[in-house]
Amino acid sequence: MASSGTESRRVTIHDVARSAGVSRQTVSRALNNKGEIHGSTKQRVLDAALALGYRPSRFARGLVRQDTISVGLVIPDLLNPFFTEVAAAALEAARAHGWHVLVYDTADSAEEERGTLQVIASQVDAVVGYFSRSEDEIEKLTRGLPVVLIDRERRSDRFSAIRIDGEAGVQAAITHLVEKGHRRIGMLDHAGRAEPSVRHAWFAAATAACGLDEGPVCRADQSVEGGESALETLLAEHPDVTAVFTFNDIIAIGALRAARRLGRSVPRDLAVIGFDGLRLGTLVEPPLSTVALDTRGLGALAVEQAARLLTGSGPLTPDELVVRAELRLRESG
Amino acid sequence: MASSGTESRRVTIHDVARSAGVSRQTVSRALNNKGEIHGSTKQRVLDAALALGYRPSRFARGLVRQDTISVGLVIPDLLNPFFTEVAAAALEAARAHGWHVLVYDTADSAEEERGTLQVIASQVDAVVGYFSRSEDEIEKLTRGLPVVLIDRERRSDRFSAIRIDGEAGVQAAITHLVEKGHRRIGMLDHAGRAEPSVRHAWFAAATAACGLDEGPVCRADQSVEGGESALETLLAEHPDVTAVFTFNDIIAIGALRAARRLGRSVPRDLAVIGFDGLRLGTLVEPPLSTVALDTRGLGALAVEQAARLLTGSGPLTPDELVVRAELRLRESG
DNA sequence: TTGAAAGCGGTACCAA
DNA sequence: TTGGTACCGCTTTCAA
Repeated sequence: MASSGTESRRVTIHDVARSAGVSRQTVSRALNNKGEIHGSTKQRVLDAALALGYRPSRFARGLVRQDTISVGLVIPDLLNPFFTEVAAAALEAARAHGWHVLVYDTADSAEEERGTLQVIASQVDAVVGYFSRSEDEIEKLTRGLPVVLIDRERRSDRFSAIRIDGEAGVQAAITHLVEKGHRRIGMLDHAGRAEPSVRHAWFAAATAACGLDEGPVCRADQSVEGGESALETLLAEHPDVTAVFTFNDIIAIGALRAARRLGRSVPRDLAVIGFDGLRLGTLVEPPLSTVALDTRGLGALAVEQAARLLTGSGPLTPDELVVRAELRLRESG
Repeated sequence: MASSGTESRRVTIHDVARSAGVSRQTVSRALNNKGEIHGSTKQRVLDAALALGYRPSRFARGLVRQDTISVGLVIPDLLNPFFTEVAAAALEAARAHGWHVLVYDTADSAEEERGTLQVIASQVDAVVGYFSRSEDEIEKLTRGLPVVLIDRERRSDRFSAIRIDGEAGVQAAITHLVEKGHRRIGMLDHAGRAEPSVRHAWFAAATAACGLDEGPVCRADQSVEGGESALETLLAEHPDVTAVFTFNDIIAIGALRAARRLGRSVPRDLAVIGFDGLRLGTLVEPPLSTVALDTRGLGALAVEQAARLLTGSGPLTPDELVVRAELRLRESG
């Protein structure tokens, strides 16, 4: 009996109209604060609506005045501070447009990503975010929705993609390390994909440009723990390494911790430079040097492109869809 | 000329139908993979839809099959790691229900909060989150929407509220400090509201229970910098303080930094215990002792209550809507 | 297998 | 100031 009593149908504008003894449009007027309605009538309608617990259907309303825009923001892991920053920036940019943002955390899982992509198409006007699946699949699942990919190499021009250009920043980082006297520089790359990351390519190019031998590379999970164990492995196999560049700041922070545990003083015995420019990097000891990205700019750019795609006003070109990274020296390297 | 060419009206199911030479319901069938349709017809429709760039209106669709549920998650500052954790937990819980989540960051501003509340009602089926405005105002703006308030004392029973009970945890923290020999324990409260926080009340009760004099209190902004300057002020005015309890972990981390700068070794010269139990606390040096909250449980509980409110299946009672905090000793105190 | 018609719950435009 | 009517874009029911 407990759950059967609440078997109530939705309260519609019609119910309110009947209850107040007026027509539907009068109810509409009362609720939307239009003029052209008698004060007492309005009050009566409002009372009826309240008594009935009436709430207008967002679908019906959206159908007739198609003004609200919603975008889907897809993030692999909201707890990763980098994505948190991007998400916050995107939220802010969307708010400036008056848009609503539906956030989906795919938990770094291709399966969740698929599920998200599947349901998202019917809920939003555009999609922005990080994806691991192929463009073909994304295309199939989003069916013509404007999509803005972040930090991905564009294989076709079906989608917009925000490219992260860290080449110069990484070069500056390596040059800096070399000037400090480092000759054996390793890298902690991320372990997500099969191939080495683009950041690794920048690293390799930079060391080569400095005339160094190719440094040793170790794969790390994208977590503090991942960074810790990766650094341990790297140093165990290559004790001569005096500096490391990491795929991102999270991994770098792990490296910092591992270094301390191993009794290596940073930056004296080991220099560490990360990538991303997280605020978090200023809180650790020593503060983390990093190749910093403008995460706010990134989020804003992604939303801006979505806006242009949506309005059909000349979208940004690939040349403009770039966020550059620059070396930010603190104390770790 | 550039922008005028794209003045296109929305492509509707009707356009597709005409283009494919079929009726609208046939288009619907083709797109929704219903049976009862000839293979070739289906293909023709699909082709036409693709060519026209057709995408079904989510409003029209939602109107007829009212199955998707969306909740609004309102957060004061997504970049504050505590709220990030709560948001991530809520997202996860919502996903388990198959719900969509619209996230709003009110930037700690009562004005933004008002704006959010205003637009949110027409977009979601329920609201969950942090609010600073009075229940009257929230009520007025949400008009009957189910609302779950987090970390707020309930003044009426118009809303559900998740209460955070840190009394025992704080008592344990203070007891621990006293056992360590501390006699003069200060607090860094937050500076947001006019009155002292509930956490301060717990602190005061705990020190009193331990037979201590009332410790000095200093207000701090909810940021690392806020914690830094607050600790400096506190120690300048009360140099005899040997331990501090803080409103939250962020402030505590600021205190840690300030202590280092002041040459006070933690925990030897100054013990610090925070509140929240952020993961971040494990990354700082020394790792932060804290009165920890189960943030995942918090997010899940909030969403669970929203679900019950929505389905009308017996909502959780105030007694059940509580998240308790417990002392988690690491190294800072 | 296909199409016609009737809504879903609102709002806008008109006439009363 | 009010109500009638049409219609937003889609899906469902029922008949052809």
